[in-house]
Amino acid sequence: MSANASPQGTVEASAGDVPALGAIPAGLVEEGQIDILNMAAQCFMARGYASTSIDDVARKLGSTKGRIYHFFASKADLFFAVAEVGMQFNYAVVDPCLKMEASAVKRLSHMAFAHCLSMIETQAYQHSVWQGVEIHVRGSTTPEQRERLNALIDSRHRYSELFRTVMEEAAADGAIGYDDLGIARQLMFMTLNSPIFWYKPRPGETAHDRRNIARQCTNFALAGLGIEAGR
Amino acid sequence: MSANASPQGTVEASAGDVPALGAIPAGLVEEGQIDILNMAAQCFMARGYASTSIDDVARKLGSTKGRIYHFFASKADLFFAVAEVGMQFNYAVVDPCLKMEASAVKRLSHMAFAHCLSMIETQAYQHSVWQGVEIHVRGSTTPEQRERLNALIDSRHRYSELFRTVMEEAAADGAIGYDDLGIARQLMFMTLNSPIFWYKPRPGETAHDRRNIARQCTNFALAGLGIEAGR
DNA sequence: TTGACAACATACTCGGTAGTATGTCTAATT
DNA sequence: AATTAGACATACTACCGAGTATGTTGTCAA
Repeated sequence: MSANASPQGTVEASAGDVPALGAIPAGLVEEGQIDILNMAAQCFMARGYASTSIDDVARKLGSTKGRIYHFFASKADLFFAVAEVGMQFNYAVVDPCLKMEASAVKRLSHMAFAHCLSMIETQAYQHSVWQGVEIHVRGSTTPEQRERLNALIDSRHRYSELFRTVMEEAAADGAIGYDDLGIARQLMFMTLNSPIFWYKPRPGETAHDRRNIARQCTNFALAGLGIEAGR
Repeated sequence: MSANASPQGTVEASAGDVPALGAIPAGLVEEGQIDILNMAAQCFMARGYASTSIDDVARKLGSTKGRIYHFFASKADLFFAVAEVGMQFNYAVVDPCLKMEASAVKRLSHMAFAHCLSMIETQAYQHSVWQGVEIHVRGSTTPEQRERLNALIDSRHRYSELFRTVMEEAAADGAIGYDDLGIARQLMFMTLNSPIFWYKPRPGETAHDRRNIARQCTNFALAGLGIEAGR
């Protein structure tokens, strides 16, 4: 709503330069909401949407429900805010790869890597996105919030389409080979998304370590699509 | 408990010969429980464990809570029963592959295919297994049921170890190549498990169609591990 | 200095759901 | 024929958690 000018402006991330936790794209959320979103994402990841109570989130914040309901109309509202921010992260890192001047395979590789790294660096948010798409949010009987859910799924779908386009280009170049495009894309995404579930930050971990993990996932996915260990 | 003799005895499935829904391994469950388990699995998959009420399951059964609580002590008890049956399915189809007289890669291929097909054919059960391992079942504050959860996770872990052994053999043969074994196994499993989430039976679908899907997943996973389209 | 409003905290309501207690009906047993 | 027990249905309780209503405190403008 308010044209709030943030210090870092629009996130200008090149592939791999992922926004850190807490650096949420400008203009999307008010200042006081960031902590809430972070903690909510953590809780949703740890226990799932349904079994996370607002009081749980409040406890993690060291405050009470009042603070949360001051900013968010409902539990579902809070959840969708988290998920939408998660999708913003993804678009922010993948978009630059789309505009690269390079072959389709090369662009696809960069997109895959950027996406995967985003899964790692914004894990909690992405876990919420997943839950949202997996529709465990059923029970949002409110028509207004079903609209919100559809919007999220749609956002996710359009995002997925970005990859489809490039995959088809790459296939036309003869660079990759698959049987069924739909299945191939599902498998690629599952591979790239998988850190959402099994990634756990190690004590002395560096950004380089995370990039290494993302690289392995990307290589696996591309190999699955029939590409040599490209880079 | 009771040594109940079932018509088909122990499930003797060769790779790909997956038990159909409703054909639950003998001796595990009483007759009257099968429908309950099937419907519970359906509900847990559709809405998730937490947001599925016992009344939901009962409604799907066309009966009431009484029937469910007659057989299962609690909601968590019902859930674990579903998940454990799911794991039984997996062990039943993968075990024969382990004992095959063939190279490690070949055995791995068969295991992967059998596992993936099991994900498809017993999807609802596997979805519950997933949720159990993903610990959305937190809230099982009962110590007795935390024991049950640990047992499930342990079962899943031992199952995963079956694959690790063969993967290491295959790597020793120089047949596959990966960077980090742990990550490679995670990626392979995610690929093979993925039908749990996106598979949806088509109207006129045949067993052959399902095997075809499983084959694509398996090929993707094996290619990801650095194997040519084996089999 | 005094409204006024944002940013919370506190205290309450109310519906949904897990679990229980009890009733009913049928089939097998003796 | 009477008894028992399994397989449910019905009716109820107790609690938890989402949402609300209202109070409190600090800050800033006029």
